[in-house]
Amino acid sequence: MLDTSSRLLRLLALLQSRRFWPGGELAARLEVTGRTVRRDVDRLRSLGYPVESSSGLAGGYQLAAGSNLPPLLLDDDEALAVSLGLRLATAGTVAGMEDSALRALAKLKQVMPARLRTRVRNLHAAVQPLGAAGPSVPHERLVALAGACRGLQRLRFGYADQQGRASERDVEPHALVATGARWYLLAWDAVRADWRTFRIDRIVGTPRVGERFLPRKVPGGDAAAFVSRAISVQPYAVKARILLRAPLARMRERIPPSVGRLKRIDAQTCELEVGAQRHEAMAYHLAMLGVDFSVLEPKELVQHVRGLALRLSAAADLPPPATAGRGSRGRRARE
DNA sequence: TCTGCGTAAATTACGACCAA
DNA sequence: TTGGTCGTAATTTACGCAGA
Repeated sequence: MLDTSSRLLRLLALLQSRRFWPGGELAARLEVTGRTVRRDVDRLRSLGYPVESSSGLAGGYQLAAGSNLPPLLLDDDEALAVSLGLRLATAGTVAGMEDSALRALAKLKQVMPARLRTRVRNLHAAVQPLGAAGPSVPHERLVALAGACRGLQRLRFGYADQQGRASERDVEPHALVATGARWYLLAWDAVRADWRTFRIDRIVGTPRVGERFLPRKVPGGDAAAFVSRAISVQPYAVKARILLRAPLARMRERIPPSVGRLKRIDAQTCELEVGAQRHEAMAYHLAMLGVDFSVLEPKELVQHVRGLALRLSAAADLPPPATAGRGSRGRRARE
């Protein structure tokens, strides 16, 4: 069994890791009785930690917001993750966070153990952000959405879809997913009774937090995979399945999750599920992949790929234009 | 049949007390 | 310091009943 001090720190870490804990669950995690948990909660309160409790069927404990941020307890992996996240935030992916991220990163490095400093240094050397590729998102909005996801609290907000049509949404937020260029919110839409993926930069105004909800299981169990599919295939008029004659790892380097979903078939082939607005555009992009492929569906795409192949073949057989002057010939010779 | 109200049961936190 | 027991308080849920 842990000694009292260690158990208090462990209890504090548990309360920080999740918003709400039933007393019995805390007792099981700490391997003590509920009575001891209550004593430890009292100790935390006497030390100034605002631990709130509630009775009844849904009773339990939660760490409330105090006047100051309490000491956070991070294990090695969590400290690395925070460090990397702050490093990326300094690149301006989230609007208005650059200076704050730099200050926080400096504080974190100051208290970091030596063994972690080396790992962080290596990690930062390997990750060189180029800056925000997509629209920036106000960090206050990200913090509010993440808090609602963690606290299992409903959200209401205005939303503008791809065509700019405005609507009012009432959702049960599940997870935030970043694709590198954009942030997305995966949530259960209470009005439409279905899962929806929202681009966070399209949320209008400040989301309003509502009552708590019981968590649902994401289809497939993986929020990131669900969002990947939602943004890479579903929004497009043309959806296709392509058999790529190349190893999955090689294709993953070329096709990010926000572009298409890849699935391993065997060591030398994989399947791509992808979307586009027009068949012509998809045929062009498939040709640019630089690997052999077969269109599994739809049939219309097969016709467009065949047409593109004929045009490229004909172009290769055409004689070069006769209008090239001496100057251009000279430049070509030097190249 | 639906809605609102009152009541009982179940569940959980809390405090006091005692023993190891 | 910890675990166990007991009584109390608070809250939610289930159920029955009356009225529209």
